[in-house]
Amino acid sequence: MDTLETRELRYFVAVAEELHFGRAAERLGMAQPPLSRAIQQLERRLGVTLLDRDRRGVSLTGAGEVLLYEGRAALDATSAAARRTRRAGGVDHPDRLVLAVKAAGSHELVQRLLDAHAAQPDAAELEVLPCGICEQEELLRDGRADAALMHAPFNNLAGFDSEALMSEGQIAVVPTGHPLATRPALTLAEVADVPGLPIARWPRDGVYPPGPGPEARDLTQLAQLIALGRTLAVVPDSARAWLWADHTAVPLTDAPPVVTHIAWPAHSRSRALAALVRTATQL
Amino acid sequence: MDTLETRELRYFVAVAEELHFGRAAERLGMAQPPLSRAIQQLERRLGVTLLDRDRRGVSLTGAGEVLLYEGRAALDATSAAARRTRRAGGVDHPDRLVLAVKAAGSHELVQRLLDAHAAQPDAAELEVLPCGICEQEELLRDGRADAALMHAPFNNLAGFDSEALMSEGQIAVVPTGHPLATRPALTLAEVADVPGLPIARWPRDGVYPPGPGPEARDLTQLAQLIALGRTLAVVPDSARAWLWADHTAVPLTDAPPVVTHIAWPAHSRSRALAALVRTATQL
DNA sequence: TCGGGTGATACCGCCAGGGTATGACAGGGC
DNA sequence: GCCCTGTCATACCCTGGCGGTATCACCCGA
Repeated sequence: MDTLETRELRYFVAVAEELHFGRAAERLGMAQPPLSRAIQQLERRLGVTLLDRDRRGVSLTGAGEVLLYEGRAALDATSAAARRTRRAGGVDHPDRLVLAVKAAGSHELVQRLLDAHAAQPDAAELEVLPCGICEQEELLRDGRADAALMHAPFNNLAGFDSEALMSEGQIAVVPTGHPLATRPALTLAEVADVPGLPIARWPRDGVYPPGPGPEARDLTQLAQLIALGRTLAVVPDSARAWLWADHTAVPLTDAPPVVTHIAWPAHSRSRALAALVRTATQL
Repeated sequence: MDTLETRELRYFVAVAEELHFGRAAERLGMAQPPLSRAIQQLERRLGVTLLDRDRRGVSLTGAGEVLLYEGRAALDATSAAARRTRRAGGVDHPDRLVLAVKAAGSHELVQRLLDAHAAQPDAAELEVLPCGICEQEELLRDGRADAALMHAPFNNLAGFDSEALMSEGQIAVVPTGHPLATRPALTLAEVADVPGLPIARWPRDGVYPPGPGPEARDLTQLAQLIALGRTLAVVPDSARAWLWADHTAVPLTDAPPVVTHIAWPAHSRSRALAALVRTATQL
């Protein structure tokens, strides 16, 4: 049983994502024929059909979907190996940690963590890597970050080690001037089906959940959509920090609490990371 | 930043494990010079020294240890991708699950799980893969198994999704005829330092914990050591099933409970696996 | 019917990766 | 001190695999 080469996985993932040999080849910086041949060889070696080439396009078979998912994980693990090795032996301080923090997250908790960490006598250098709404998991998996602040249940903690740091309620952010903005408190049921004000959606595990609300890629988009009176958002209490003048926050009485965790790759054996986690849990 | 090739990782892991270029080359089925060159190229590309070649042997640098650990994880992920893809598209039934079960585990729970699973109307084919004392984690990681029964705190559940299935106390297994065998119950403190009867040790995460007791690789070795009066063992209550006539079980009043989990690779999206887990949790 | 677009095939050239032979160097036995 | 042994590095060659170009086969829509 011969093992898959990284190159083959890269090629297949590109084709599976593009569903088009020409575009995939372009993305890979190569010509289309060798790419076609490489995929055929891969299918032969695995003894499995990965792609259905009907007329009018390419589509994934069941096995192809499995390989897309597992192959991405393997490629992430491979680049994590390279990155972490480089960092471990780099000229810069080997005790250097990268903490991925959602740019929209609570500034206050991060500040307290940074201060407490810096106060440690033998603190490792700590770099903060701001990231998008649900990007932390990818950063941890492919080694660009050593730890991340995640927010259950929005982030998926499966596959990582983690410790809970704090818990908070949620609020509804509605356009100032909307009738709901005058209410002292709301329930999830009350904000679920407001005519003309559907709940905004943002990516979870890379895809947007279904629903009528508009899609927001980052916080600025979301804030603008709210200010324009197009949507309302359900967000953690600490999000009050970034509210605009055109936003009004209304507490939700029955929303599930949002738990902020510090998460890191499972089985990590770094002493510097262990120290950071200890500091975080003692905040 | 060019990506590492599977081949390079295989080569490095072989050298790092053997700490000897010649033996590693033999294991890889190749000659030593190209292996030396490949490792040099790898070090150049990473910009990091991985191995210290002093006279009289090769040793790992810090970066080398990181790459050994991360590289193994990446290789596991790669072979898992190949295995799961083959299985997903294989000629055999695609809805086929492999469950890793410690050969020394409770037969009764496994039997109940198998029966309940078989009773499901659309049950996937379920293969039981017996394995050694702490082998489940490796089997899950490299794709040879889809799920495993694990026993916290003996197995490390980090990096997997899991659900607890049952909890049980622990017993001390002592040679029949030993003074302790007459006691109705014992505490951990009482069995910790019995003169002439040290507690047996078995591998955890691949290495034996330190201690005076003899090392046991599998259950038969352990059972024999106890029967010979050379050691005592602290094991879950369900281990009564495999006791010999020369063994006596004594309940431990203060041992931490052993929790049996069903565990599976994080983020798995297989419907067949989800059904198995549901069945297991409803036992 | 023809042109555009897709993936597959044919064929070629190059170089990366592997093999063999040998070197450099340290340690141990006598 | 000498030589032998064991180890990894270097030098050199050669082959096969990978990628490139040109082209085909096929399906569509105009």
